[in-house]
Amino acid sequence: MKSTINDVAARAGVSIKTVSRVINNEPSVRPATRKKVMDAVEELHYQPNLAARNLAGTRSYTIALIYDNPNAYYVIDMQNGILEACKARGYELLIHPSNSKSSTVNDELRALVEHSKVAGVVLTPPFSETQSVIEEVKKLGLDYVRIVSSGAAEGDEDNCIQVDDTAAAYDITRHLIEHGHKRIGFLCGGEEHVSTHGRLEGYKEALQQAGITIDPELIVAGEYSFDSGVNGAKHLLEQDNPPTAIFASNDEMAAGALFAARLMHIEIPQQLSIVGFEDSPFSRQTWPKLTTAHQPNNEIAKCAAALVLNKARSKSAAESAAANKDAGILKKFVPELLVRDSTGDSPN
Amino acid sequence: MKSTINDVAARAGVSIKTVSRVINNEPSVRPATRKKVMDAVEELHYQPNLAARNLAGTRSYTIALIYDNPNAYYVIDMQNGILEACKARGYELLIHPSNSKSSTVNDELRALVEHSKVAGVVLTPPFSETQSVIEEVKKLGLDYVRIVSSGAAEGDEDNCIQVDDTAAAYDITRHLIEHGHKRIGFLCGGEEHVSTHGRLEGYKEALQQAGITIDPELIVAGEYSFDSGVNGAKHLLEQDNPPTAIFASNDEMAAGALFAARLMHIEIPQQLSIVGFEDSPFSRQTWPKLTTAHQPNNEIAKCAAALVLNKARSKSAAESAAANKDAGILKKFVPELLVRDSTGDSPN
DNA sequence: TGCCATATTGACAGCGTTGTCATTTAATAA
DNA sequence: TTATTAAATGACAACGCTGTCAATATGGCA
Repeated sequence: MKSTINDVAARAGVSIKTVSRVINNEPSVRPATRKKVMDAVEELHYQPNLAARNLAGTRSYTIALIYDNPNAYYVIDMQNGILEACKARGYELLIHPSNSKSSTVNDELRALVEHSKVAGVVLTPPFSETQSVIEEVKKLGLDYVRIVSSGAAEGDEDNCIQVDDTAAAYDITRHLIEHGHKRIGFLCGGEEHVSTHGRLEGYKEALQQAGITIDPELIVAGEYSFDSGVNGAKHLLEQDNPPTAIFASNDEMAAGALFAARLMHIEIPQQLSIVGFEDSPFSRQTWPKLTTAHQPNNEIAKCAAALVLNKARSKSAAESAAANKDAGILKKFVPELLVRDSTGDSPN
Repeated sequence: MKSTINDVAARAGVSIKTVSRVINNEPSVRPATRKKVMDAVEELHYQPNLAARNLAGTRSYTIALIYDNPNAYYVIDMQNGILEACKARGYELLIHPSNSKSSTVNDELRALVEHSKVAGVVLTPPFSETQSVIEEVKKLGLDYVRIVSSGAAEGDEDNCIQVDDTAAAYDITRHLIEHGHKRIGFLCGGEEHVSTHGRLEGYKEALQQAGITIDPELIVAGEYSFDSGVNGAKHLLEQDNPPTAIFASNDEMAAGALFAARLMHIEIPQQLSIVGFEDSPFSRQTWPKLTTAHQPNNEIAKCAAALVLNKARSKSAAESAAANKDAGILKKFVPELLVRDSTGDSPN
């Protein structure tokens, strides 16, 4: 039933090494030979055995996705995007949720390499933005791609997929300003995420450019969770001079803000506008539907995976750069404003 | 840095085969020897190489989770639960999202076995309840566990983790009846899920037992999605004699119903009670928070994984049954009623 | 035609385990 | 004791592939 490289070699009348060359796209195989082998592969439905490859080769055929788990939708999008890329190239994906607070990530990373022989990793925030993690990954000689907020790419652009939070946050804030809002509250995400700072930055820029003074009272700490959205919004709305709009750092917090508003019998968007960020499915499942910024997580994941895979299978940096160009991999994304029903004109 | 079985053997002064015996918990090793080996393992931080194990052994050390992807929270819960069990025993998890409509699952299953040498699979609905899939899995000689709605366990109880949807749905309906509701709408989930029928069953039982006639007008088809919740609820609420309560087959549909109610300016729970099912995180993130039935997905996943793992590592059925007993694996779960803010007394 | 350089192919040794089977050791019976 | 048997251990060949390096074609050129 299941055929091995030996079967293919026999059928094609060549040595197993030649078959190996063909399936790995190595040079120095005559076109005629290559064809013979490919035909045999086809006929036998041959698929290289991953365990054997991993064991024999220096490079491995599995990559890992490292993530903390704040948002199920985000994680699923990432997984699916990466899985697609992996499947296309015969790689395997190991998912590795970890806790960013208890910092055993480095040990886990090491175990991943030694134990499972992982070729590369895709790092998502906040790990992708944590210096010690990045260093460990480098030390382990792992190919990696970091999905980061633009600010965190530093001199490591080659290994980053950037999301321009600042630009997107600017657009969102602009949208509110254009609707006459002058007092706009801002609910921060977790401190450890660079995106938090990037989004705040965009918010401030838009305000400044519109000549609106930034009121620190309107900026409240939080951590990308529903509950922190509830609390943050309450805090804002109980002020003497409450904002007419709230910019929540992600959809989950926005849903929390919505919840708080409802508790206080505030009408959305008539009395208060609320915006989120990310366009996660449940921004469409609130009432009213959330105005947000669409972050194409699935696309981002696919690019990230393609990037590591290119690195992993190329010998030189130049070679992988060339492969990237061919594949049309995008390395910078700007989430796009998506106006739905939770925003409207300022009541004042 | 990374140590192999040879290093351990050398250190312990035994042959590699003996080390193998110890790490695989095989019999016929003298306690003293076992200890020597274990110490060496400890000291060298030895971890068996998975690729080698998979290649050499008849049994493999990776299991797969097969799922369709309706609900991100559900999937993540499953993954994490299984991952925990896997980690504890040195197994690896391969996630495999698939599409239940396009029925290539069987081919994918076969590929999984041949290509990656998967030892066992955890099947979630609807795959776990699809006859052809189950047969293929059996034919492939795979160890498997099916997470199913009680009705679907048939004569295969040994390989099933059952969720008693009927009992839970009964409780939920009872709760509504106790609040004076007599006209209770029911939003069905997808036809292909056995849970849909189980939940409907429980609803009917409770009604009948309370002497309330079942009105087919109040039962509407759907498919476990937000949108179908919106549409189903609209359909119910636009009737001449609309229900005073709606039982949605899952939280997502309940959120949809909430959305529809809001559109129609209906107050929850004053004018209408709404219940969901599953207790997914966002049943806590709606306003008002949803009354629902708590389904311990993470726990269920852990049990499921423990079950396959026991099967995979045991030679005989008896042996694995014994292991199960030891581990205290639960094989039947009844989701528990969780009363929150979306239900109240009937307005009539 | 003959020779050299280069392109193509193959033989063979691992990779780190487990499985099989032979060997040694301990335990029991005589 | 010694013979007999069972338990404990080890030697060695797989597993299916890749890497290394040697062997063989092939083509170009004198």
